[in-house]
Amino acid sequence: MSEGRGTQGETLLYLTDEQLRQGAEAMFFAYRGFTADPDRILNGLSYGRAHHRALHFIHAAPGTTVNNLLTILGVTKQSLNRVLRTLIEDGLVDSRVGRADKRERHLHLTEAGDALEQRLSAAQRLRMRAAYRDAGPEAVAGFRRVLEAMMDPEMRRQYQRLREGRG
Amino acid sequence: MSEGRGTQGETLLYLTDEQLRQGAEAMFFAYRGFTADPDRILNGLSYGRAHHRALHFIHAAPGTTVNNLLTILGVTKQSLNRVLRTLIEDGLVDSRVGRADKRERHLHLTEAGDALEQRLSAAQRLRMRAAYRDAGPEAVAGFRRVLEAMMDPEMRRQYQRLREGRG
DNA sequence: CTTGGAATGTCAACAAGGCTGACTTAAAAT
DNA sequence: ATTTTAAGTCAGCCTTGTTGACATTCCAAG
Repeated sequence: MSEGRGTQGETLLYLTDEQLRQGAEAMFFAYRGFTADPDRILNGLSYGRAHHRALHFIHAAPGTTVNNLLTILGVTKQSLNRVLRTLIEDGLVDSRVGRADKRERHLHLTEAGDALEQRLSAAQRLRMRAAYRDAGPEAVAGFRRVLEAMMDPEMRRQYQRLREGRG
Repeated sequence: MSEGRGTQGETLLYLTDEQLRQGAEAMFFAYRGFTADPDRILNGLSYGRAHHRALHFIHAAPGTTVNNLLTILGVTKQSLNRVLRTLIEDGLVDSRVGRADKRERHLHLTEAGDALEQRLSAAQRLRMRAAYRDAGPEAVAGFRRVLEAMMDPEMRRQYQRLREGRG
């Protein structure tokens, strides 16, 4: 380690290619941990990560339309439909025809769907809570700030819209 | 919102289920951004994200064995082999029989492989650098701390081993 | 020297979850 | 009345993950 103590060397050290590569690796390894616990639960049932994501965002935005969910998840309607269909057939999600616009379907979790969503997110939160506790509030604030800055602008809007809907 | 100003209410606010759910969403949206730029490049070529990951870690740990790469990537040898084979056939990766142990294959990037790796990681770093700059050094430190805490212990060891190999 | 185990590679089959393209239905908007 | 939009469906394809079975090569231990 022979970094200069000069004005720029100090402030921009965190922007070197090496640091950025390490950040990328951290994202990769951390995301694996992030999904590991719910994945284990889903393995037993006949569901996958895509089902978890659908359940999560229907929980986060109850009554959301299919189109809205599509843009949040960033997949095609065919891809989402395959997942959604099984969730509806299995009685985890309720699809209600819109009152104002009858073309739309509004999605809600059933009691069973809510139960599974709780189970999955509880497993995920357990790890995140431990990580947050280990790192401390300051680190968590930074974590959130960097993640938000890393999103595509459109996704950042979606993310903020979801936050607003809850407080 | 009626959080108490008391000792616990203040310090543990960042550990509420709502905060953790938002953190999960931030991870989801940010990871999409994180992979978006290299994915766009790979789309043109006949490669996928798995090829990028292989190139990245062979770059990070030149001469690594197939087995080592397997545990880093966390996939089966069959899955990795399919990716690795095309990279070797296309002359991006060089597979050398081990000198000490001739069963092992040591993996290196060729000049062409290094060029593609550079191109992919440059695209990824561009976004990360912007995010790091926007968020600032303090936030980046927190970001890294939370990500590391979120990894599975075995992955954290892999991650730290890679860091040590560089400084 | 033979044999067991480890590292690698390969073949086959399968599943999840993305994708495109084409097409239908119903309802809203023009 | 026509066009556009939301949703759903069918068919087919790709990537990337999985198991299981099996061959090869080679080190190491008996």
